[in-house]
Amino acid sequence: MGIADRRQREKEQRKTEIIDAAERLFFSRSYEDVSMEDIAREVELNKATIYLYFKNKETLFATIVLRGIQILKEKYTECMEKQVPGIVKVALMGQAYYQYAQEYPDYLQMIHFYGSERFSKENPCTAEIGKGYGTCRLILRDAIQEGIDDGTIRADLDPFLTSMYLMISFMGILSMEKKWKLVIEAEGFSYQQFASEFFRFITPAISSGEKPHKMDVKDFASFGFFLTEPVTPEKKKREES
Amino acid sequence: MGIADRRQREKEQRKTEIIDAAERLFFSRSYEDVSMEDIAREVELNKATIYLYFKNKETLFATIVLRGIQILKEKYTECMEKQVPGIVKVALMGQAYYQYAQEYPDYLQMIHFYGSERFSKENPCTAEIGKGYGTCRLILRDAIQEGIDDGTIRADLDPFLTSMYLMISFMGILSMEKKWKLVIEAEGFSYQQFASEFFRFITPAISSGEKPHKMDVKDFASFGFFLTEPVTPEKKKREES
DNA sequence: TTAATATTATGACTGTTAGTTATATGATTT
DNA sequence: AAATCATATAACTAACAGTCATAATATTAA
Repeated sequence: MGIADRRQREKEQRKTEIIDAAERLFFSRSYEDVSMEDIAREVELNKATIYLYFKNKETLFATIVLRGIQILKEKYTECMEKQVPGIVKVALMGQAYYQYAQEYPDYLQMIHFYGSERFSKENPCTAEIGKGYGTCRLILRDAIQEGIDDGTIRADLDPFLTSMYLMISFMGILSMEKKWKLVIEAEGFSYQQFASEFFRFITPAISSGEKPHKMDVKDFASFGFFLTEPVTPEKKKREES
Repeated sequence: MGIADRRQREKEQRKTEIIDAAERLFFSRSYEDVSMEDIAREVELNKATIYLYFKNKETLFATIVLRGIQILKEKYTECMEKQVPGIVKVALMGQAYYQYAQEYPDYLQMIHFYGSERFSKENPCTAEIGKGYGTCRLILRDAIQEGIDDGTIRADLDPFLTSMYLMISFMGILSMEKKWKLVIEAEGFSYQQFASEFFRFITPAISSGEKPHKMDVKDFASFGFFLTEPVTPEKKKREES
């Protein structure tokens, strides 16, 4: 079956070429501003050929979104493998979200775009994307459960609900730089401050109040957490005037 | 100027008729699934006539979004006028967001859709929508400042940053029923539980730890806050099995 | 009353794009 | 060398946002 094998490989390769070309374009322009013709031109194929490899534009877009989700999943898994208290894992996952947004802003933008309507729920890719995202949330939930067990996280929280609250907040706050940057900087804060202050804000909602295990953002630093900057002088200065 | 006046009124009325027709359609179908032809048919005018009243489809959509924002602004203003501690105002605003999402799910969906990309930043409506949303956030910020001043809210929080964190969280958590309902119910929770548990989760992040003023979600109830349900038996039951 | 003018409405049009189809090209098998 | 199969393409359709020349209607001026 050497020949069939080779053909299969070639087919996969063609598919990857198309995805790569589409990715380049979707990274630089919006969904509506990239036509199938554009993608065909970029990969040097006829438009109709693309339809041999992808059912439609949506599916092609979703395939790229899936790539992005995969990377996020790996980042979360890494956090989970660390030998640190539960609450630190949670903080590191939040930080991972932030880092992901810095490293892969284009994937993130596509993920958000995909999440917000207009994409058919029937598309099998949609289910897979939902599953990928769900996996990330499950990892976070497990970290929360660990934190409850080791006493670093409030015992009166439900791990599922809390994982939802945090995922949604992380998503909105740590990864929408493009959307909020101007407002934030108009108030004299950098985006990184905006992100790090969020952890100082949210920690009491998660942290167990019990003395023996109670942890603060500053305690996370020794485990690789670096989003701990205090409010800068610039802001303070602005307030005084 | 009686005649010019009447004509002006008639023009406004036509415009409103068009908006109403478009609203009916956008409430029942997605942006892409409503064509200008559809709207024209609904309002019994020619498509070209609509373009005499609205620059393009985007502007017409944005005009409806603005209606929705206006209502939200009124709800927030009402909360601000109550004579209650700052932290309770904040909780009531969160609850207002939840109620708004229940009462006007269609407006909310359109607001979200408008917020997520693809709409030109140059459109004057976009600026106005941003301003309307900004006003809501400023109201929340003032409530936070009041809470800091009256000792019910953590003094180490910046009112601007905190208002951003809360607005974004409210938005994501209290108003995306459509998006999360299935996941939540699959875990045995109702959407209302999901919302009310969020307040129990987030309160320690806001509430001042100081004894004299420290408040709990249960303390909010006497001020008209009703999102205080505990986790239901159904969930507990599920966990036992 | 009627002619000139301004406003509002429309049918027919253009340009663009997602997706389809009938046909062609080229490799693989018989 | 013929038959078969997979891959590629040019030409097409259908739908839709937005435009424009023209028509209908109301207002003003003579």
